[in-house]
Amino acid sequence: MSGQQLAGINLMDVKTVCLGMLTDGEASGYDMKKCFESSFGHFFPAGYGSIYPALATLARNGLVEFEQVLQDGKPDRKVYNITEKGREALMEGLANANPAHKLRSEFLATLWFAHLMTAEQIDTVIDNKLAEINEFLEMIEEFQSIECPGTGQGAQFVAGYGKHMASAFRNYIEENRKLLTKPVLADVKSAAG
Amino acid sequence: MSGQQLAGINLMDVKTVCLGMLTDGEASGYDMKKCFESSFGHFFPAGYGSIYPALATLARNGLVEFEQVLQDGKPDRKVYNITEKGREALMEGLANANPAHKLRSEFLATLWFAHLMTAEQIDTVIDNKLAEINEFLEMIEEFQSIECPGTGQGAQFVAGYGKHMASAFRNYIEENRKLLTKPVLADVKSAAG
DNA sequence: CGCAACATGTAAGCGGTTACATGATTAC
DNA sequence: GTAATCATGTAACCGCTTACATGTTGCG
Repeated sequence: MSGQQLAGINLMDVKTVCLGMLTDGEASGYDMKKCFESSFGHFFPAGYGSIYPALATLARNGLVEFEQVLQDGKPDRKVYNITEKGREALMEGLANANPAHKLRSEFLATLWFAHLMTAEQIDTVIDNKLAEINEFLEMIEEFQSIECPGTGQGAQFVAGYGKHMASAFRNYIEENRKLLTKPVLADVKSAAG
Repeated sequence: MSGQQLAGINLMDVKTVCLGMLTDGEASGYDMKKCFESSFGHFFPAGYGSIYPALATLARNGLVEFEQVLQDGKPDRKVYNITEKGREALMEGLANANPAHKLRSEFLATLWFAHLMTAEQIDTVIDNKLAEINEFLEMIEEFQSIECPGTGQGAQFVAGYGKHMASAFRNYIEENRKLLTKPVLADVKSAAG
């Protein structure tokens, strides 16, 4: 039970990711949100409601510092920088030897019960998901992590993961969707009877 | 804003999944937990702390009925059955044309920052994840959804998904892990200088 | 004229996780 | 004896989501 070593950071949560982003240089919460949207969000989503409170906590605990930057025409920015204490906390976060990789799929849960759905419903659900996947693949093709601290090896590895897995997902769906709408023997019999 | 049509069920949450499981016959919360553990949990995890409250809510709202079954030696069971109202609610849950499919990966978030880690740390994280994947693949091979309402087409589709994607995951990691531990040019230079 | 982009935050709510609480029987 | 299986539940907590709140500049 060593617990909360440095200000409550001991795993990969939104706070830790924000710290990590700051190792590449200063940024505002708004900047980080864009980064979550473009690259990070595909495997680790976060909205303003997570990011701003995370930054506030990090600042309270001295893991980041910020300066208020006044802009003409645009709203003020709070530009954050990571501190030495923050770097240490980040290292603790990265030290977890068993980081989770969790899927929560209402999509698969729905299709598990495909036998309770109409063929039209199933087709719609699948077509929509395929469209999503294709959109994602197009996007990942366009900007390979521009405007993010993402030129490193890790970013490449993760982007490659996204591409590889999305393709595998698409292939699986396309090759196996007929399983779901194919009438079962019992139905054929009762239709004939 | 049609909202909460039948007692608050309009998407694929734990409640809806429990309803779905009951279409295959009566079951207790304990039974359902086993089902979540064996098959469902890989893409839609749930523990007792989710399941029992879910069943209580479903019962309060008349979507399921139960009878207390006294057993000798063993604790009492509450055996649940779905009601007509429950079937309707389930259909509403299944009617969502855009069910989510969400990944939250601390694993990928960690590796994004691989350049801040030692080669040993990276290797450990990856080896552990590979072991997990292999365990999963062995398990999915052994029991293709025994002891679950899972003989249907949907269950087969989902099990196939698990196998296909886990293999793709493993392949990607094995073929690309060297990207992460390979020294970058700058490091080589500074080591030489 | 309206909408998107810029920019930061709060508050309420919701759903899931974890820990706690209980207790008999069976298998090692 | 001690751990696992059977079996159900509550309560606290934690973290993320969503909605709300505010206000300017610039573009179409």
